[in-house]
Amino acid sequence: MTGPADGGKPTKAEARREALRTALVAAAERRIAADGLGALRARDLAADAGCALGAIYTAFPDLDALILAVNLRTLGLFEAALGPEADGFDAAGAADELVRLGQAYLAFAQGHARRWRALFQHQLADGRRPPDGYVAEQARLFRRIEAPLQALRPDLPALERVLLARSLFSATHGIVMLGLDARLMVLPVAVVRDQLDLLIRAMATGLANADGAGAA
Amino acid sequence: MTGPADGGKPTKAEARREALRTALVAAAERRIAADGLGALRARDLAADAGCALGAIYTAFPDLDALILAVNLRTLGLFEAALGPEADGFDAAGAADELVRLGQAYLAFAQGHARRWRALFQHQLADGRRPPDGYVAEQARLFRRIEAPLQALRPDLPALERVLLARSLFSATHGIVMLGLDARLMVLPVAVVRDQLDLLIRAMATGLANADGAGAA
DNA sequence: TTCGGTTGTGAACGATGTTCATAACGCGGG
DNA sequence: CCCGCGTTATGAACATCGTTCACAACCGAA
Repeated sequence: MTGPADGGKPTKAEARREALRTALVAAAERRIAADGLGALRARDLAADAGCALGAIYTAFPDLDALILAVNLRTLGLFEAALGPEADGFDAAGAADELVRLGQAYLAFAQGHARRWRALFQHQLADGRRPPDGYVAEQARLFRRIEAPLQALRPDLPALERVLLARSLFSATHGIVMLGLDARLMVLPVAVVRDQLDLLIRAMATGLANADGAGAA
Repeated sequence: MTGPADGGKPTKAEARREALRTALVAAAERRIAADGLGALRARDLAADAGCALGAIYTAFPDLDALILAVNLRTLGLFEAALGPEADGFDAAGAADELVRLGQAYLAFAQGHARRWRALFQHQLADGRRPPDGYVAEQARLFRRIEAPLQALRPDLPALERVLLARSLFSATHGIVMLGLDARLMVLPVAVVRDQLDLLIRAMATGLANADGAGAA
């Protein structure tokens, strides 16, 4: 298969493939941003990227891998939109930071609606697990939540803090996703923003008040 | 198109079509429960229901309509799983009821994983809006949340209570959905159950504490 | 029984992701 | 400069979808 060292390929061919990869990813991003993930067609991509239909499969094993590459870039875009990681919160500032993160998530979801939707619309084939960079990016994003959470509840063990960060993200994600979902009534963004603010603050105060009180 | 009154069709043909509809819905339910929405094939359905391929389109305009029929039944199944609607909560009982509803949602999602996933995996074509029974069922389910919410915060205007009920559902949905999602790490159900309990209670106490305090 | 309209049938159609025989290419040695 | 061969790109062909439609079977009334 691949040469043991780097063999006879003087990176000339590999450079071409890499260029084709980025061209295809760029084309796929444009298509998804314009018409959504469901409108992605192999033949359109080939035309946009100026390559033959079969050439796609010299750059990616299948379209799923190409979509994963686009989604990875979307995750990176979101991380960049979050700005540099802040630090050192008091309990009140921690709640504010959680709200800020949630609002940033909403803003990103609304500003890049189709790309963001593609993140969850895309189902990876049955046994496959997401590529490494994917879960690494997820972990990086979850850590953004863990920081204010630690300020809010310094008593929590690390494992529970990790789980709670993920659940806070999940709750936020649910509010954003279903708030913008056409299956339910689509809510005005200002309404979703207020709901997010209200519920994230409620969770923050509720969590702070649960400090030790609920322990058996 | 359709006769002005009911014309010459003595419900004989319509009865056949209705029987075919239920047979197709049953077949689709079995397929979805067994292999997931993505494995649904028109030809398989025709074989399972014992009809010709084209006959599907005499009973439903397209497969989307058939899937919507299955999803509507799934929503009904969930409502039945919730049991009769309770009533009359004090503030403490209201939080318990919210937790109970959330846990019921988790249990249903886990017990009917593929059917439940089909509810959200299915994307309705661009301009189409869900059929009437669909939104009616949604409203019925959201009312289950509004009841304890009114006990928790009697001061809230009706509109805000409706919005908050929807957001509470959305947050719960997010925790359940991402807790069972293969894109992230799949969490043990017991963990999701604990997270749900923790965060729903946090939201309940947080909302109760926000009573009038945050008003400008 | 015979005839008119209605309904079921499944081959055919267009679209789609993926593959593969073939052609074009690039490069090192004569 | 040119030839020969391994490598790579090409797009027609393939398998598989949802959906349609010309046609045949059917059914009830005359």
